[in-house]
Amino acid sequence: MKEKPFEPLDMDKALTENELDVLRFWKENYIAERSRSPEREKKFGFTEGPPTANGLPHIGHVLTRVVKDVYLRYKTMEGYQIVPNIAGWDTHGLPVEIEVEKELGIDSKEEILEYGMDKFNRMCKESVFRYEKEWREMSERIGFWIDYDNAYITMDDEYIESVWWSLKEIWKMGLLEEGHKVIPYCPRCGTPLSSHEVAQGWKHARDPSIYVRFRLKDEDAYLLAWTTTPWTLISNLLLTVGRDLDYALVEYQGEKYYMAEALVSEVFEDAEILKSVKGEELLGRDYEPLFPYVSPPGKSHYVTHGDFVSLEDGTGIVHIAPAFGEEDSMLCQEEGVGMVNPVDGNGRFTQEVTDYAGMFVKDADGKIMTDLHERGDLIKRGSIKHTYPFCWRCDSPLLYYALESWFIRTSKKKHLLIENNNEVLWKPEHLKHGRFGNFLDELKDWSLSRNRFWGTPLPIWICQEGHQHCIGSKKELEEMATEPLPEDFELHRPWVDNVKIECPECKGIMTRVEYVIDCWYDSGSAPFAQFHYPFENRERFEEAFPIDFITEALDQTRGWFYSLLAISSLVHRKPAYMSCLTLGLILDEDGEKMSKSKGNAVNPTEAIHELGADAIRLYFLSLPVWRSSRFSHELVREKISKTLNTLTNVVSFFISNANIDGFVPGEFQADDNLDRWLLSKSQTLIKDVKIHLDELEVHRATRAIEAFVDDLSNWYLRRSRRRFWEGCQEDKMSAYNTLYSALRDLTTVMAPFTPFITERIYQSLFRDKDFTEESVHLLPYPEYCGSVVDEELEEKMAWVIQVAELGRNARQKSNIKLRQPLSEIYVVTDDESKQRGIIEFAHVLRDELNVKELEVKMNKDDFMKCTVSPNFSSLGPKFKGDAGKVAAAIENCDQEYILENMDGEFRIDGYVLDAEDIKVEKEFKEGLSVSGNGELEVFVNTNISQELLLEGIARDVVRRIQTMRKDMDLGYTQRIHTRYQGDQEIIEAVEVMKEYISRETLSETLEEGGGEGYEKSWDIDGNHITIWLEAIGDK
RNA sequence: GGGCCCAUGGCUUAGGUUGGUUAUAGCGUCCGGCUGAUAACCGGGAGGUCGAGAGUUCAAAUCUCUCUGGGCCCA
Repeated sequence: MKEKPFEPLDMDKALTENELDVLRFWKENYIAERSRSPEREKKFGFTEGPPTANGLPHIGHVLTRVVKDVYLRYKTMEGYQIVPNIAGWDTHGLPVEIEVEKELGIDSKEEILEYGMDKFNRMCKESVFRYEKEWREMSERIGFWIDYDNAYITMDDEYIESVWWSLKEIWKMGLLEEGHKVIPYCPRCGTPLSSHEVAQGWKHARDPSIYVRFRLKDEDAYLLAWTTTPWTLISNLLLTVGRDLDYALVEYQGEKYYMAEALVSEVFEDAEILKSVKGEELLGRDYEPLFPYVSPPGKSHYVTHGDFVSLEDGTGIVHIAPAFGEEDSMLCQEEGVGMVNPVDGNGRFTQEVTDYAGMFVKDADGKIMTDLHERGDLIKRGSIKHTYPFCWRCDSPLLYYALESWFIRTSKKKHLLIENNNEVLWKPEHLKHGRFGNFLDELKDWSLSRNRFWGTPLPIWICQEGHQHCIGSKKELEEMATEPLPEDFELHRPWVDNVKIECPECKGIMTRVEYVIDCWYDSGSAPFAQFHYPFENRERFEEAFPIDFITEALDQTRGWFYSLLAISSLVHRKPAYMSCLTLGLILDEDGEKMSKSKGNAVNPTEAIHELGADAIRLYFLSLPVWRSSRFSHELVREKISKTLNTLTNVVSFFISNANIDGFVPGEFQADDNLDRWLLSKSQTLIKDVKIHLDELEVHRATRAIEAFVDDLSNWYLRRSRRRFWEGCQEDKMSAYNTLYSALRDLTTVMAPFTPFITERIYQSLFRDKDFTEESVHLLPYPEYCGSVVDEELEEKMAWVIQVAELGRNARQKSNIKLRQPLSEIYVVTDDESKQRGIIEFAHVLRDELNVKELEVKMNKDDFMKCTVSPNFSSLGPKFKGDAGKVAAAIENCDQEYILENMDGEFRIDGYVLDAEDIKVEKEFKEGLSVSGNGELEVFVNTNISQELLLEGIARDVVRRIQTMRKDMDLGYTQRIHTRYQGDQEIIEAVEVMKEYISRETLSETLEEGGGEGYEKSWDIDGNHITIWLEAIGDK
């Protein structure tokens, strides 16, 4: 009946080395590929949020990949086909251009044009995959199974074509149009930024805070205004006040100033208030321009009303420059004041601003302030710390700028986005209506165009008449082009720029607008563009859309999560994804954000190399993933010893014993309650893990697994150990089969979480035995089998475990080591079901607590004794001078007599007494040690008889011999000769317990007297013994 | 200025949606134990104003409000 033995786990090999073996095995046998084929009925839509491969992955990316992988593996095992199950790369955009600029040692658009746009873009294309190898290696090493060979790439012509298609759809709806708007603009990159790009770059900054005066034309007085952007004063056209606010005319150092009354003390230390006026009275009054350089045609430089004027800071008088603020621009439009913008695309003053021409505006602040000061117009100067937006890539301070830009009019479809968002399951939930929902409520138009080179070209052509046409496919472009496309044509600049098309309306020549688009639009198009939809794969797209599940880090809330929803809402009128699991940031071990500059960034490759993928996975998965979490090697190591090592030990225990016994798994009937308990727990585990995973509560699933491993090892196995090498054949087989079955369920349930160690266990234990599949990852996820579950049993066992804990505690209190057998243990509870459970498992508890008997009691009266003593506070008043004598009588009296008679009046030595005169105290009887937890109480009889003492010593001897066997490296079944010499008490114990000791230690002979072989001396509780062991057949 | 999140022993944390006995566990520490799973393991002790204050309630770590500190997002 002996079959192929189980292959032992190589315990000497490091976890990480084993993982490399597993990786090799997967690769050689195409396990990943096979797990995703063939075609299956049930589809699970998933899209990879594309990372950029021109930067190295960091530890946060490891988290993302781990969480994605758990779900993909889980769903695959559940019988779903992941569609499309491919990776993706985000390849366009400013970051790429900046990398290349750095390489070329240039940093302006002019220099790029000089270098050649075609050459520049070719370089971008090459640079995009600079770190692809590192990304793939990291992903592969952590066990992320996704198809990298067929990844979607946002710069591919087919991908771009799909993006174009969607843009045309939006254009046809009239939602893609050109406009002027004050938008955040990066002067270094020479491009406007979208709101979600700006969102990435808010920082604390220090800016000037200055008070500047403007001379009124009709009065010998000044208006005092406040600004943090001195350079915008050049373009000042208006001053605004609040119509209903209170202003004061103050005199300070011989000059008169108007400003908000409430703020006077903030600006001037000692100013005399001459009079108070309402803002109303200042309206319409003209003032002298501060600088002579720019002036629009028509009216300007007068006081007007602004709703936004507040008294929170400044002077209550706000300076207005139309080109540099959204409110400014709108106000000027309302007032009919013309636009002036003396700043060029690089953020430098133009020639007309003679004194500052060519200066970068922020750099000009200093000179402007100095000049104003010299003229006496700068009244006060300081600095202010506030948050200000910076370019998320190049870190330049952004300018607010009135610019021509192409917009997607998302604000017009706001309701649609909100409606679609309502259908999404967000985890954590608060994002839905909190951070993300708020963003949608205040939705702005999507500023789509970028004045850059490396990106998806905006497919809009314009003719001289101003007609527009949007191209939606490569074919359409070919058909409308005035000349055939060249052979090396691709959908990038400058190739696309060179194509002219004929205007459908006026037959004129149309030229493309020179913009590329925001690369967030690229990635937001992934749901359809990854399929080259609608040109190909229509069915594939439809079965995967809306996407069932996406998961990325919190920073994508207004990035990818937004662009996906915006595009799908406009183009498909549906949400792009049905559930969205948002992951927290990974912080260093001190809870600080990791950054390269701080040098606290964890290198993921090193971490995986050192700790192993499974340990890192388990660590990440056991935390609420949406919370920001700390990462350190120490924290991960806990997972290794706590769960992974424990599991390995259990498996290794199983294998070594199963091989000795030639165990062959088979049908079995679990009669033993401990076995039935473990089998029930296994099923409960399967149920819980599935529930938690489906609820996107990964950490709860992980913790259920960890708890199970602990139960399995520290309760089931500890309590069942002996059954594996003694006992009747039937019981032994029940234990083997139970453990085998539990390990099988655990291994498969755990496979998505820790794919490496489970694979290793599967190969040793189950492959070609219970299953024919080559890998655990090709198995179906275990089905929950409710009929095996016995909730009552699980509950009973929970009490039994409690009793065991209390029992150990009680023993410890009396300082009696566990190896010393004791006579009795009593469990007190008045709960009948608890009683039944404990009686059922009495044998387990007797063994665990090393006691001969276990009894269950309704109450603890049996363990209490009452002591009676005189109650002086009652005796005193009653007997006065005799009180002392009465007390003595009580103390000398038989206690039993008093206890029996104290219900009513009774006599002692002629004194009449009642209950009041006696103090009754209860205490535990001697020779007991007790421990309780409110629900259960456990009493241990601590009296040790001579017989028990000898048995205890015998167990000590056995333990010493076992240690020596181990020292000698003897096999489990190796038989030995044992001799011993020592103190009288030990010798006696060994003689009495000879049979027991021989059996436990496989000693063929056990005799007193010196011997040969391995010799060791021991001290057992102060008694000395020397032992010699000799392996039989060794000579 | 507005929004969202977070704060629990020395450290890392569970629980919080549904208020209810003595607040969960691990690490560290001290003590003890176990061992044919063994460079592991088990148990116990000490260690907590559950950030502060107020409120609701018979009862608050949990609900409400205010404040403090931290993080993220927005203007």
